[in-house]
Amino acid sequence: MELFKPTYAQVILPVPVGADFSYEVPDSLKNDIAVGKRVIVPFGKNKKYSGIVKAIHNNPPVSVKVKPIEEVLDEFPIITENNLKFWDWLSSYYLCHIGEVMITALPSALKLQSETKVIGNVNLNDIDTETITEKEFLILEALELQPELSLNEIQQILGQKTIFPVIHGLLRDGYVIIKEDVKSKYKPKTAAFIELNPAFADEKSLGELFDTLSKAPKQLEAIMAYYEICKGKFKKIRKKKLADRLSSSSGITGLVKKEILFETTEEISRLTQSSADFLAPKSLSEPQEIAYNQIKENFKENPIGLLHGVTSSGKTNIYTKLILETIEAGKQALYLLPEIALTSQIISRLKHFFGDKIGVYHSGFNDQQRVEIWQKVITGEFKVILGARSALFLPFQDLGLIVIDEEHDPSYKQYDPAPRYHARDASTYLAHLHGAKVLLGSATPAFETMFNALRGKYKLTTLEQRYGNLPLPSNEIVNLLEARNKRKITGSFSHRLLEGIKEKLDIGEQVILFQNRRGYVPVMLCNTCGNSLECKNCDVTLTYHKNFHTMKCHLCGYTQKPLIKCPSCKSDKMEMKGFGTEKIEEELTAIFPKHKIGRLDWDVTRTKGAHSRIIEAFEDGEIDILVGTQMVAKGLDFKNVTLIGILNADSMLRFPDFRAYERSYQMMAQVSGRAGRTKNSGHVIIQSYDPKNRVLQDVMNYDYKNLYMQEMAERSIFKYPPYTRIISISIKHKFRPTLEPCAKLLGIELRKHFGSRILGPEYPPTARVRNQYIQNILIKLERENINLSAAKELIVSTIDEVKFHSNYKSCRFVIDVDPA
DNA sequence: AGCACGCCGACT
DNA sequence: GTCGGCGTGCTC
Repeated sequence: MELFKPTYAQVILPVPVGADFSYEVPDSLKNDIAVGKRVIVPFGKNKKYSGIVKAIHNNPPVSVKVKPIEEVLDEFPIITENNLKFWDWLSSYYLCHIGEVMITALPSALKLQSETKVIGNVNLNDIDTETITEKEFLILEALELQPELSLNEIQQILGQKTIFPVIHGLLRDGYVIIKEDVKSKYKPKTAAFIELNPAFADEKSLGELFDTLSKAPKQLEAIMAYYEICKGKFKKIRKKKLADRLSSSSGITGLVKKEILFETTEEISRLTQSSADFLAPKSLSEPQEIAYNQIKENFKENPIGLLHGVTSSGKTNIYTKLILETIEAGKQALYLLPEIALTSQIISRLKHFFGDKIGVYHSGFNDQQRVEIWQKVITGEFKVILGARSALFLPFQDLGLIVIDEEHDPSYKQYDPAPRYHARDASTYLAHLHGAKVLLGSATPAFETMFNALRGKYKLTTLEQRYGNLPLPSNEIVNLLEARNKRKITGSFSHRLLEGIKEKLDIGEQVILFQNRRGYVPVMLCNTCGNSLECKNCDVTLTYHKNFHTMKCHLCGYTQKPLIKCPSCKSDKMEMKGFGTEKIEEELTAIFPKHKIGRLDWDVTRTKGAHSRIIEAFEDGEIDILVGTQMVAKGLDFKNVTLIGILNADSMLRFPDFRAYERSYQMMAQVSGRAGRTKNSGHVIIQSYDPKNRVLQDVMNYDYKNLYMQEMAERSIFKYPPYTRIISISIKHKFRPTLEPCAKLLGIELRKHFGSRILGPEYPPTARVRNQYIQNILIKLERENINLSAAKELIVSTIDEVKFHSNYKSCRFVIDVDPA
């Protein structure tokens, strides 16, 4: 049979326009070209891109003039058919161009383009000139003179057009790297450790050592302190711990110089887990076994399962077993985690299990590493991939299982560059392509997931028992109204909470206080006329920040000086109402003057490194009470924390915004779960103004799902489908500049109508972004002399008439209500 | 997205 | 006279 000789190819280019582009396949390349390989093609006036061949065929394209493909880059396809199908689906589901998907999906070393800059990565003298070609040498030589070269410049240096093979050779050998902004989000946390030289590690030589050090009092002091901390067992300890006991650290330095102590720098994890959790058992506990069997049973009926298990119930054990089973069946498995949870701890733990069969993939890796992983996935060498959301794009050969841990985490959703995909949702399609199973796991599932589970779209498995019978944290709710009447209140704290704090501090344990308001005071109210100070741009009250002595809008950032007189009635009885983290911190400092109070919120973590500095200080016990906003609940576990206070709890749940309500709910459940995670005892004190608020009670009892759903039903959420979705939006051409903002505005309008949320790829995630969009649209509409209500009318009237087209240019509006 | 083309006002 | 602002249209 004669080989198929295609004349034309559909090529995907990393550009945010159009769909794919047709190119002619010259005779010389007809044998090499194949779907999934990269090709070099001319695009535009004088640009070249490397694109991916999506299809090859013999049908001459109509009404476009085609240019020829210049080169085929790969010997073998670098992406699979399933990858391409997945890209296609993403671009249609999340309404973006397939080129944008390509940009997100491929590591940049795989998408060379003419603007790409190449940077030298080696000293010319270090290279064995025998092993490289003359052309490679020419480039490296040029890089000695000039820090970076563009691909065009390389073409000139070599005097030839086909330069990619040469660059590839250099990239492979690591002689050059492709320029990109390398920002490592995962700076491993390191610390200096001190250990005694084993040569001195017996009593006798230690005694001799003490004698010889008698003339060096600082050093003697240091070694004595070390001895004390170790209590006779000569182990590795944190240098900081040792230095804290000494008046100066010069003694340590001296001992290290004499090689009596060894100093090492080691990576330590931010996620300090209990040792019981760390030693993943080979066999599952009974409740885990039951859950595991149920999940397997459920998979027979439905490929998507939800594991709803309380904190510390050992969900990871179940994942591990399922993954093991998957790779034993010869398939690949993907384990997704939110970026923040991808710490060296979990990585090393899983590496321990899967050895060199596991690859880790996240945005913190440099390009070379990513390409390496890419290749090991396509060859099937990696059986398990542990990764953040971008790992969905890896070229899996035969995927058997996708695990999505902490399924509720908002970082699974990509917001800014398109495709604005949600890894949880996209994974179900990816799994469908491979015939794989999906397991979502969370202690506090997202509302939509819970909804899907209860309506049977996902199969639900619950795991209510903590591993090793670790008790759930006890909790109590303090009725502030009552406490106030009985005068059992100091500042913002009930006496019960203060007692609890004092108790813990006295035995050297730590406390976290969760107050979901930053600033000093969230509202300034006139006592005479009831007028509150609001932002002139937004519809929110201004928060008073004491350290800057300004009133600040938390939406748009507008600031003004605090007013002494009410702007409307000129009365001077302006009152501050409520409290934020700043005030809590201040009050605590007054109540516990001998203890160190730390604060963790957006305001104090703005400067670089402040976040980790505070966390470290808390970990090391330098801070006794940590006051914070949502940040304190994110991915952190502190061993010594045995009390968590949730302040102002009922107000957290009284949000008009549904999303915010859900988030608060999750926050509280997560924070309280944390209290009992590592120690055998943990306690939560909740301060609430609303004594009859049973929602609070039930959150703390982890009856999350029922109440949650009931609550939603009461709020008429179910009158409208929760999956109402804006799939595609664009507006007639003359409104082009307002396209995106109009879409957002429409989303907001619809939201008002439905009284529930409009989910969707294009829906701006935060109030801040939303506000920005509205600002933009108003400015633009004004400029174009269109009044707002007319614009809304236009938008809404267009909804009906336009249908979804694959050609986005002619597509105007589609609102899809509950696609399932 | 990039980039070219083209139309205007502000400078040597 | 030309430099550079950005509005508009195009890329197989």
